[in-house]
Order: sequence, then C-alpha cells, then structure tokens
Amino acid sequence: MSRIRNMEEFAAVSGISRPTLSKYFNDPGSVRASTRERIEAALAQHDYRPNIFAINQNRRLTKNVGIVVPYLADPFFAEIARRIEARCVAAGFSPSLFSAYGERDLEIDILDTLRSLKPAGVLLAPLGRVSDRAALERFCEDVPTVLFDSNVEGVGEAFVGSDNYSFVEQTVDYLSRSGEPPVFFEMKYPANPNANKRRIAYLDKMAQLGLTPRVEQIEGKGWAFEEIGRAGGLALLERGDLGSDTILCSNDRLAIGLLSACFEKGVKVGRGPDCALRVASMDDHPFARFTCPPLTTSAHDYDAVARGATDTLTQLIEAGGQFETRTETLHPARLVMRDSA
Amino acid sequence: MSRIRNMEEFAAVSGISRPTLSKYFNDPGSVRASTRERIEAALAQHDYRPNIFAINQNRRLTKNVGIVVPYLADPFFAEIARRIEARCVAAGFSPSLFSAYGERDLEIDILDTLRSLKPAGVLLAPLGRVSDRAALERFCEDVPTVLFDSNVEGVGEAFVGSDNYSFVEQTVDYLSRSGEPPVFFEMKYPANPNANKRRIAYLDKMAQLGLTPRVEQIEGKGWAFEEIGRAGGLALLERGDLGSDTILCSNDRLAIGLLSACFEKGVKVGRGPDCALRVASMDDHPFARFTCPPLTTSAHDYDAVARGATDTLTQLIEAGGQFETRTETLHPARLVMRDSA
DNA sequence: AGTTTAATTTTACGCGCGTAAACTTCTTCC
DNA sequence: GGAAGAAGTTTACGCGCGTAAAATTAAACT
Repeated sequence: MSRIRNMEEFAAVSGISRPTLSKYFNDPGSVRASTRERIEAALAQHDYRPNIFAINQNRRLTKNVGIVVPYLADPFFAEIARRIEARCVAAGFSPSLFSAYGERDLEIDILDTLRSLKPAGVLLAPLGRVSDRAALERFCEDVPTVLFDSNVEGVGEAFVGSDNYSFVEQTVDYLSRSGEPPVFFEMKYPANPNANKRRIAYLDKMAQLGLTPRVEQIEGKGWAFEEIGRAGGLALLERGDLGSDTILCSNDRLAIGLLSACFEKGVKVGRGPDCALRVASMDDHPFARFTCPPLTTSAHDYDAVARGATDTLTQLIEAGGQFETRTETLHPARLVMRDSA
Repeated sequence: MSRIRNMEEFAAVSGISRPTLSKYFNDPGSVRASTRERIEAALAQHDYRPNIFAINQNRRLTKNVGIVVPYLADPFFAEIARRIEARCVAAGFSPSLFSAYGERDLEIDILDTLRSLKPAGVLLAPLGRVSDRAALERFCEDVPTVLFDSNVEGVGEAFVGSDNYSFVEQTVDYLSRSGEPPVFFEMKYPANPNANKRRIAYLDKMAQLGLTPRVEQIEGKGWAFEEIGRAGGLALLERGDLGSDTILCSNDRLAIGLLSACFEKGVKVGRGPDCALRVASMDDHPFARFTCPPLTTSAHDYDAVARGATDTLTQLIEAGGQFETRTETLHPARLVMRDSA
C-alpha cells in the first residue's frame, strides 16, 4: 500500500473526517472513545504522522518548549537539562535544547530563534551577569518563561532554583563547628550567576557566627572553572598565608581544580589528623564523589528543581502565559559529607 | 510603526517583490547586490523574520541539521557536540541537538522526530551495540546521514571518528616500553560503542609485541562509568592478583573511577619509585587533567573529528544526499603524558 | 419514543511562504 | 544604441493543516 501523504488521504483510508482527525492529533482525549479506537487502528496500519510544520504554522499555540542553559558542557547543566527534558516529554511537550555556551550574543540569538518557534513556553537558565537584561525582558514579554537555576530579578513569570543561602549556611555551619572557619574561594569575575549570592551569604553567615570572613578571589575568565581553580589554588598554596586550614569553594568545579593543585603541591586534603587542608564546596557536581579525596559538598536537589521548573511552566501555560504575581521557589541544599572536609 | 506580519507586508514597505524576497532569504547571494542592499536596509528598520514553519513546509530541502549523541551528560559528547554545533552554524545550517541518553527507544524516537523535521542532513553518533540497526538503516535511506564517533558498518553515507587502534597502540607501546605491560580494564558489557574495538586492538597489539594480554572485565550497566570503574577497581584491588602494576582503562571515565578506588585503598598511582600502580586511559576527557594524579591518556583530536564530520555532511548535502562509496575517516590519537603512568 | 446534548461530517477559508510562467525592466557589452 | 541576457515583477497556484459554521448523525436521558 502506498504511503499516506497528508491528513486528507489518511481521512480517506480511515473513514474519519479530516477535522475530527485534526482534533484527535491535537488532543486524543477530545474525541469519542469509539472513534479514537478506529483512528488508532488505522494508524497502526498506515503509520501516518501529521506534518509538524503545517501544524505549527496554523496552531495559535504549539506544544514546543524551549530549554536554555548557559553552558551545556558543564555537567551540572547537562544533568539538570537531562531531567527537565525528560519531564517535558512526559508532560506532552516537544522540548528543544539550547546552550548559550557562555556567550552573550549566542544567548540573544537563541532567544530570537526561540521566538520564531512559537513555543508554548520556555525554561530559561540565563547567563546572568553576562546576559542582555533588556533582551531577556523583551523576550519574556512575548513568550511565557520560567527562569531556573539563576534568577534575574523581575524577569520571567517565575523562578525555580536552589537556595544559595542554604548551601552556604550548611557548609559554613558544619565547617566552623568541626574545625577552623572557612576561607571563601571564588572567581573574581565569576561566570556562574549564583556566585555573588553565595559570597554574600558567606559574609552574612560568618558575621552571624561572630567569625571573621575572608574571601580569596582568583583571576580567570570563562567557563574553564577547573583550570581556573587549579591555577588560583597553586598561586594560593605558593603564597601560603591563608589564615585558615579550611577552604570553602564557590562551586565544585573550582574545588576540583583546587584539589588538583593540592595534589600537585603535596598538600594532603581531608579531615584526618595528618591532613593539612579541608576543602568543601557547593553543587554536588556529578563527579564530585570521584575526586581525591571525595568532595564534601552541599547538593542541589536536582529532581526538585527539574520537577518544580517543569510543573511551574505547565501551570503557566495553562494559566494562559501569565501569573498574577511572580513567584520564586528556592529548594534547600543537602549537605553531603565525604572525605575532603 | 506596526510590526511586519508576513513577507507580503515586508514586500510592501521595502518596495521589493515577494518572490525576490523569497529568493533573498533562501540565499542572499542569489540577488543583485543593489537589491540586496535595499532589502537589508529595510530589514534594519523593520526587523522582519520569515516564518520558519511556512518556509520548512514548502521548501523541498530545509537548512535543518540534526546532531544526535548517545549521552549528552557525558562531557566527551557534550564537548564534541559543542564544536559540531558551532561548525554547523558557521556553515549556515540550523542545528538541533538530541541525546538518546543511552536508551534504545529514545534513539528511535529521535530518528522519527528528525525524519519529520525534513533535515538536509544528520550527524549521528549512534548508541552502537544498543541501537536498533534496522531502524538506523531505514533512517539513513531516507535522510542523508554521516555517522561520527561510533561506526556501524555499512550504515550512513560516511563515517568520521577517531582511530581506536591508534589509541591503544600508542598507550600500549608507551606503557610496555617504560615498565610492565598493561592489563586492560573495561566493562563486561560496555555501553560505549568503541570499547570492543579497543579491546581487540589491545589483544592485537600485545600479540604483536610478544606479550601476554590480560583483560579484566568488570560488572555494571549503563552510563555511570565512574561509579562502575570505582566499584570494579575496589573489587580488583581487594582481590589483588593483577599480574601487572600497570592498568590501561578502556576510557577515561572508568579511569576516573579507578583512581578514586585507588585513593580510597591508599594505593599510590603514578610512575614514581614510591608508586604501586600505573594507570593510563583513552579519550582525554575534559577533566582528565584534573584527576589525582593527572591522567596519562590518548587524546581524541576533537577539532579534527568535529570539522571532518561537519565538512563531510556539507559535501554530502551538496552531492545530493549520496556518495558513490561510503568513506571512513579515522583520526589518530595523540598521547598525552601526565603523571598517572 | 421523543428530546436534549454531544460528537461528527461537510464545506469553506486562511495561514505564510515556495515556486512556476509569462512579462517587464535593468545591465552589459560590442 | 541596440541586442542579448540577467534580474525583477505580476500573477497564480499549491503545501498540509487549523478552524469556524452549518448540517447531520449518534449517544444519553427522561
């Protein structure tokens, strides 16, 4: 039998009128059970699929959903994107994944591309500091958007992410209770958008505990955090006057670099009596458990963030693209004790 | 001024006829320079973009290109995908990125989705052993496809990847020249499609050198290679009778897990006189230089593979979707000496 | 059985653009 | 300056499907 070329032909072979078929493909639940069965029986024989371009051209609202992350080669974002993608599919959407790869212009291009895809909604983890705020705002006016991971105040209809304060609180609490209070280790000009909040939280928390804070800001630009952490760590270890035997890194990738520097310099890391340094961090990067020693860190609730973001977007779409008020949902971190601190 | 709704309206405000505009958007070089300037001048004022769905519905061939990888949360694939994506954009295509996340059914779904996107071509790194070969073949008959990273004999119009034999040759050569010949460390049922070729190459090379090969196959399924390597490494170290002080891992992610196991067991890794074990590996995973000790490995030529795959696809598309003969391009590995072996 | 209500069919139009054909205008070059 | 050829314009149709309105049929209920 010849292949079905369009819905018209499929209507002929299935004995169902084209408008009814159109309804079915839009929402199988919107037709009577008996006709649904007839359609699906015919579908099993002729494997016809409606032309997605024709569908999207004519529907006011597509089932497309955009997922945008700042850097997909960062395993944290790869992992969160993986979960969000799966949830979008489960919710009946067609997700498209985009990465700005740390570049402002690329993020803008992606938003433009996304706009022309007429998406039902977008899940956006913006570059943050590097983003063109005006471009984000314009985009969010046109397209229902939920921000995740990195908040940009006032942009988008909602935000779902992790509570940076909780990350810092748990680690600082633990570290200062079990040994010397930590020095904060971060990039001077961090690409990662949550870094600033974490530094502020660190200063806050230290003040609250009556401790003297100390921030070590290392040089380096871009998204090669491990290399930056390694170079900064080497410089720090060579200089020597840290003022504490405990370091809290702004994120796990910096910590991985720092651990590499410690290893090279023969500085033993851990909480044993023969250790010279404790290193803790934040994110629970997928490979944090495989560093040497395994990294003590505070973990994102990956599942809660992925689920929360996707559910919020679903609600937003069902609400017609606008919420009455912009909500910010922050999921607390979970301290993961390993051997590095 | 009101926003332009379609090409008709843009024709009105720009003073250019719609068919000419259509030609321009299809290929700006196909119109006279003077009219091109007029169009671009109008474009600068009215920021109109043709409806992508209408374009794709009507054009026989789109400028869409699909990029499919087996597991995007694996930094190797994230990195290679990043480069390929950039090259596709530079070549004037609109790439869409997909990941099968190790699942056979998801790969099939992706191919179905891709088919309905009418892509000009597809760059496919298949799951390999897990793939539905018949589904791949059917897909490649309909869509011009270049395989990369992982070859499936006879499928697709061409293959571009790394030369697994060269990976093994270089590492085995180096290791056996500088110390005890290596034991080969791999998964019993590897998800990674190149694993089998690497094992065979190892056996070959050892025979050629007149050495007795030894393969340690560890348990574990899925894509959590670090965890699998760690568990397998612990078991191996506890058992103890390795027969060599040198291990060659099938890939870097397994090696990262093995190094973690060595650290936990207090087994010092490296080539110093106080070291108990040498560990080398293959891939030059983005984080291989940050392990403790830094991993000696044989590196993919990431750029050559990304460029080769994209260029080949471009040629394939220009050739009308078919090559006379299926070519296989293999890029040699480069030995990267670090401290682990 | 007759009525209400819901689902389906018929008919018809529109979406925004590709593209073909016939015609007109502009270049270019001797 | 005239002819050939390239480029642009006019006109018209088609792509495959969404969707509205009116007419018809089927299901559900008293």
